Amino acid sequence: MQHKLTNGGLTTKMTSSMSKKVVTGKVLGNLESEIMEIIWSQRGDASVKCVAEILSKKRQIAYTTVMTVMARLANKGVLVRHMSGASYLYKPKVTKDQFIAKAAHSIFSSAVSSLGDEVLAHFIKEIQRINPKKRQELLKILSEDKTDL
Amino acid sequence: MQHKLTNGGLTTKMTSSMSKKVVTGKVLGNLESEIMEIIWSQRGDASVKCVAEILSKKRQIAYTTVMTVMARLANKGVLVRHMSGASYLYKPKVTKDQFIAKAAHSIFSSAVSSLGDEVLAHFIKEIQRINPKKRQELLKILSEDKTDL
DNA sequence: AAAGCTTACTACAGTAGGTAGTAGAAACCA
DNA sequence: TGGTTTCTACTACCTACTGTAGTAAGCTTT
Repeated sequence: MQHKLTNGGLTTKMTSSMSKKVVTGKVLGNLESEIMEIIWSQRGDASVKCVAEILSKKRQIAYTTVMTVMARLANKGVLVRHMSGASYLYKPKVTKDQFIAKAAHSIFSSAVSSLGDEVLAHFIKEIQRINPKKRQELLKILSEDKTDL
Repeated sequence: MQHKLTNGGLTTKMTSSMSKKVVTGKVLGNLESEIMEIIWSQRGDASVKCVAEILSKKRQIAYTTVMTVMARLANKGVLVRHMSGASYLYKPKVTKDQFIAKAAHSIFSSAVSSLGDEVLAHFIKEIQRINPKKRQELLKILSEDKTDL
């Protein structure tokens, strides 16, 4: 018993443009992350085939699915690819550590811009909650410091 | 050649269930955040009408758009509403501070689960980067501590 | 009862991400 | 050399989320 007229008229809606999520911080989807992990652990270029094979061991997944996602990753600039014979070889644009650094930074800044500075206090609190031992390890990582960004 | 076996001709796709973003942290969309800000600043219940009026001062927006989003916010459990005469009155389920605390926590844990503990080191680094003065204020907030979660 | 306000329902658009089929080109093999 | 296999490019579909808004119908108010 509804309307139906929405069209027929034009209803100019669509004010798109300023939509976009605010605090995302989310950088990759599940499959995307999974694939990145595999590629980072490869140490060297990876082909769709090899990534697909690894994923297949864990679950059923189409070769083309892996290919599509890897292509998207390349479009996003997370992966770089180059022809090698008949197929592409993909490699990470940045190291995992650099990626994480960048992600942490973006999560941080988007959280602040969307939730306000107050969120920083909570972040600090979260860190204080980390157990001493782990915090020790973290400090060690920090002192070795090799990340940029 | 390959595929096709998924089954006769239906291709069972849709493995939904474990999709969901991983590091989201994003909790609300832009309009949703905007509306929550208004309601939190209201100190007291808010009607769709009053929120719509406030939003209208900044940009053109349909009353029903505001209503839909507020209803969604109620469905998500961020707002609670109760009848008042002919219309609903909405109020936040939690205070802004509690909300932020929860958001910070979820951003934190999802970041860790998706990027690994290494991300913590970067979070710490981000915090260390905050200028001393601001950090001072944050510590003050922390000492007053009134959030739960 | 007419007019207006408010809600419930429905719907559409765009983005993101997971999933995968097809066609066709290239490589490989007998 | 022609069939088979491999791999890419393209296209498509689905779900979830979010912004946006029109309509119908129920109440309220006058």
